[in-house]
Amino acid sequence: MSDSQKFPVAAHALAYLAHKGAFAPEQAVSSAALAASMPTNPVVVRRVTSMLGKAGLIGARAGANGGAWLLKPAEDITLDNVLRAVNGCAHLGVAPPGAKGCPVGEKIPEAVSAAIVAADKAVAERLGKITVADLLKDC
Amino acid sequence: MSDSQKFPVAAHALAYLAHKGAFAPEQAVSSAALAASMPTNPVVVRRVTSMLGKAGLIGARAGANGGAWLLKPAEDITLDNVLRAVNGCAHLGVAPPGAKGCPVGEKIPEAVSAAIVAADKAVAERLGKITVADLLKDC
DNA sequence: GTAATCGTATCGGTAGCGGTTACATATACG
DNA sequence: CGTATATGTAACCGCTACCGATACGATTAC
Repeated sequence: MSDSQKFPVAAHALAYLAHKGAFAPEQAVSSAALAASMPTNPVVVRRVTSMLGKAGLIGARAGANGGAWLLKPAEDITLDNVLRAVNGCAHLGVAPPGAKGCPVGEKIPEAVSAAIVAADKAVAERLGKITVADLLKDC
Repeated sequence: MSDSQKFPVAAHALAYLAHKGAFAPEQAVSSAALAASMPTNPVVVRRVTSMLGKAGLIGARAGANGGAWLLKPAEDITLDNVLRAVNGCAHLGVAPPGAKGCPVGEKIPEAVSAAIVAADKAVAERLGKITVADLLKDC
């Protein structure tokens, strides 16, 4: 796995949808409009919104006046959900397997893995306290 | 930036040094021995131990019977120090700059950045509660 | 002096990402 | 019905970073 801008793009897109009041198909915002607000490419936005759609966070419709809209109030979308939706995590690496036959060499990787899992969990818990609505507070 | 195995390699190496009782030049462990315990390449290990050395966590000496040793008790080395030493972080991405002229498009990136910083901080705090000694507990 | 070891440079192969173009599908509107 | 608009996805390119390996000078023990 590699670094990615998916999470910030996703968070920005959701906040933008909330700001535009896009809560139904009639108020859908196009990927071109979302992309212009980053700014980035519309396809990059659609790659992310597609994942957010599969996670049940947004709806989308093709065709004229189509685009994406939020399926839940902004206060009900926490950023840990967003992170999971775009396959993100703390990306601290994967513990090496450890040498065979060495009891210590086999135990250490488990402990290192546990530490990485703990870090991932800490991220999820922290982001769970931030909602999309919070991103718009100072506007 | 990209994903990296530096953090798990560093944590494993430090735990292995602690287990081997390497606390002085006389008990130095070679990069070849550390690499064999992962397993990985000695050069990969030296790239990491070099960073740990610059961070003041370990000492190293060239020459016959050379290698690396811990400069502090294992209980005093927390994993957030290790993560910082190898240039790691939560790697959630960088907030896009936002569109010019749009007051909201300019505020959202700040909020997204703040969320990413909060997540990084959560990782550091969680890893700050885990020491190298903890990695050896069940051995 | 010899052997061992570190630190670093360099190269090759791999992988993922962002940006772009392209295209089939779907939808609104006249 | 036909046209314009927009999504979703695939394909391709250039870029970056990583890991592994080889190599080499510098350092150190014996």
